[in-house]
Amino acid sequence: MADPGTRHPRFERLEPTLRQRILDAALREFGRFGYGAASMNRLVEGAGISKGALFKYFGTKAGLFEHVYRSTMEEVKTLLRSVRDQTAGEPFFARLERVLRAGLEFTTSRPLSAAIYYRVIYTGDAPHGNRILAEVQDSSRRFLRGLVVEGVRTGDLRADLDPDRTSFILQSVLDRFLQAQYLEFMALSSGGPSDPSTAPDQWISHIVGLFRDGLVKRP
Amino acid sequence: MADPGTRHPRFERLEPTLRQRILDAALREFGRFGYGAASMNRLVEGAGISKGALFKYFGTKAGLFEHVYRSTMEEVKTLLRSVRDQTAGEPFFARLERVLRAGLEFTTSRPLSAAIYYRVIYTGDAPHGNRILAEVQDSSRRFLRGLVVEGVRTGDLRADLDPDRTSFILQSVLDRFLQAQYLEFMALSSGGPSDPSTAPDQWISHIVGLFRDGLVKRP
Amino acid sequence: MADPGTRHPRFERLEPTLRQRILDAALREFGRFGYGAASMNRLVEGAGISKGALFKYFGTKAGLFEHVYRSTMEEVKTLLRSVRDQTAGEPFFARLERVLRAGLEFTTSRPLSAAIYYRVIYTGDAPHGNRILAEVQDSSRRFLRGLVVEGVRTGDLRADLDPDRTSFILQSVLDRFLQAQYLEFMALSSGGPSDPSTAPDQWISHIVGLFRDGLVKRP
Amino acid sequence: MADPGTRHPRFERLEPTLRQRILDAALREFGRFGYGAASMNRLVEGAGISKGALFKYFGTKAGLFEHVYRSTMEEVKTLLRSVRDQTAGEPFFARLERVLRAGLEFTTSRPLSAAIYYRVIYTGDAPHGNRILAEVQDSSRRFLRGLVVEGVRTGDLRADLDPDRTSFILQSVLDRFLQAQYLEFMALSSGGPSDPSTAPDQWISHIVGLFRDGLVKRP
DNA sequence: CATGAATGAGCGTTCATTCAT
DNA sequence: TATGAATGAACGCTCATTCAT
Repeated sequence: MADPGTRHPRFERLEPTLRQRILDAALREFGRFGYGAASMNRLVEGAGISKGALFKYFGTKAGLFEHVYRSTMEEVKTLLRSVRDQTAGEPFFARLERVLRAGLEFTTSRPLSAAIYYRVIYTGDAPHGNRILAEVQDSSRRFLRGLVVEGVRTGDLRADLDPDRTSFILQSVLDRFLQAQYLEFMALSSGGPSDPSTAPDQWISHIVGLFRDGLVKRP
Repeated sequence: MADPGTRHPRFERLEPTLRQRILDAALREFGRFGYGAASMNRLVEGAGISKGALFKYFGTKAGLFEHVYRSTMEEVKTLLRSVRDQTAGEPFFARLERVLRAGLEFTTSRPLSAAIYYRVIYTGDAPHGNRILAEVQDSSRRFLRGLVVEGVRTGDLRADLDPDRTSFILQSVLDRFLQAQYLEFMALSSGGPSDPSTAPDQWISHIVGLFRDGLVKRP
Repeated sequence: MADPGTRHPRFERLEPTLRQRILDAALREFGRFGYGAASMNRLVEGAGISKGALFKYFGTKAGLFEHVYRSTMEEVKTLLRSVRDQTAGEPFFARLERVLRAGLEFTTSRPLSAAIYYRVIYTGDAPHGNRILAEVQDSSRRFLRGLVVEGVRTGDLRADLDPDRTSFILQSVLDRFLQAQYLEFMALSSGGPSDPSTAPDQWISHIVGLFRDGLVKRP
Repeated sequence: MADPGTRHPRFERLEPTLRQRILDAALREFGRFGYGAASMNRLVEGAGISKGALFKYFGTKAGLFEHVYRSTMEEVKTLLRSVRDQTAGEPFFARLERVLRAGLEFTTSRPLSAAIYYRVIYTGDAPHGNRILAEVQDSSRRFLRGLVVEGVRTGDLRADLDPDRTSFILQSVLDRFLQAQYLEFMALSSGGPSDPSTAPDQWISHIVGLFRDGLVKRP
């Protein structure tokens, strides 16, 4: 769990405002174009620094990308950890709802980070794609798996659930729901009334309800 | 929804074998590298045609891409239509299982088409990203929505389900499950025992079961 | 003894005048700056072609350099071969004189080729430096060695000469003498009266005489 | 001939150990890569000083290079002077042999200096190439010329020798022989049994013998 | 004085696109 | 109609040099 900051001392030594400006520009560039099609030229122009400086800080395009995506992963992990700790002892479905709400707040308040996160999650468009992809996916999946195991233990959930498969399914919906939020922010969504970025709170209730009770009609 | 063929009359006039060779090369290039990082030079070399010809047929890189992804979408639509027709009258969960199986077969037999499809779905890495993205998403979602509405009508499903939200949730899991298959094909997956590309048939049963019954423990 | 031309078919297909213009520009650039410090930008400007074209022809800077130096080596080899054939049967020192004269004419008439040749000979400043260096050096050295062996056989030379060492020594002086000519052409020489570019004919006689009789005073 | 030290007073004022560290790093960089391809960034890192300091001392890359090659030339001159003084009164061929041996020892013990020296000698890969080239060449040539004149005076050598041309020829072989040593050190030589870096002592005898007696067979 | 962060021109190379043949 | 040679802007990256601290 290396602190991403310590690997680029020159960058760390900059003033926080400048540092943030650079990170935002990188986030925006990678978020908009993905890793391969992102342009370092465009990026430095957006950040208002010289090309030489950026390469001094991060060495290579891949180095910068790694830094950015690791920062984002740390953010996500920190968020999930705090949700887990704050909801310890609560029933499973309350916790699930909290996770959805926290994710929603993350995509809303840090849309550029969300963009990076979903790009990587869904395409592996990154240097060393598979390693990164697995790292990113595993992190939130393990978290959800933990919640499921705990839910089975406390009797909230059916005992015959496979935690691996269940967590995968939960993760699918969680990620897709949050992706819809960030697509809306990026002006990439259709934005119609059946889009999850419309009335997201009701969406959350519905999602939780569906997972609780299933689809089938009962007598 | 315009027939993709009619937009490029010069291309349509070619012999089918040559046409297919070009489409395959394009599929391979865009599937491997995504839209932004794909190279027309490499593509042309792989297809064994001249650069001039390709641009005559499709005008621009974006034009070619649009054609390719529309072809893929047509494939997907055709597949879904055939599943719908073949399962008409069957219970909802049987139909859902058939959809999953058909998708699985599609990603296995046409992995390059799947690559295009999932790239677009998840990243909008395409020219005019938002329009394309919406089109692609809407197609399979409308299909699932139709299944849900039918399921409610026949009494297989709870009457209080919101078809829009339910179809969104189903689509999330369906797409993510199939993406995992193609990631495995692209050697981008971790491939561990908790990966959906391991024993996919059992995954399908599990997914269907979970949607049917929900997560909650019942007395 | 591969024909250097056949490796770059696109280049070979150009009009001879354009081809020569490109080769001259490359010769000039590499001759003036060596391989490492030569600039492809400057080169294309000098040649009056686009950058893309040059890379289409030769693939890489190294590819262009290899072509240029191989052309030069072929020129040198052809020259030496023709001298050998035309002087077959003549006494050793007459042949040596002819070699010097032929070299002199080469550096005078094709100074850019000479520049490449001497750069490579003396510094190995080339891609795959040692391989190229050895190739270039060996070619003319083997030639001189052949002359020595023949001279010993015919009784023109002392029987106790080591052909390897003798040819090395002859080559040293030959190359240095010719280098002085090309340095003069490149305006790099001091040009004083003791410079071999002044009255080169008399220099040739002197060199031959010295090798014939040695330095020592005899009674 | 200006003392190279006095041109860079800031540098001269440093402690000798630091000064030497800087010179060694510069020697290493220029020796390995030549002037054009040498990197001040790499150099500074190797020397362990700041970039600003280096430019304060020497102004420009060219300035530093000039200083370094002048130091090397001074080394060479000092070496030759000491050989001349130590062998005063000895016969010409004994002195020539001593020169060869001293040169051999120089290239072996100070290969980086030798690299600088031979690069400049053979290619003019230096700023203000022609001036530097002439200076370097003239120095050792004048020395050999002095030996020849003395040899003629003492009757060791033929009276009809032209000292200019003779010294040029001797210098050609001397330089080329020593270059072969440094190429071997730089791993640029073929290293075969006919290479002068193999059994250099026997090569020296052979060279001296050849110059003494010439090539011609005598009755 | 000494530092090392900042600069932006320049590097070799590839790109999508055009157009004379 | 089909070709593939030509283009020059843009790519990721390194350079020698400057200058605020």
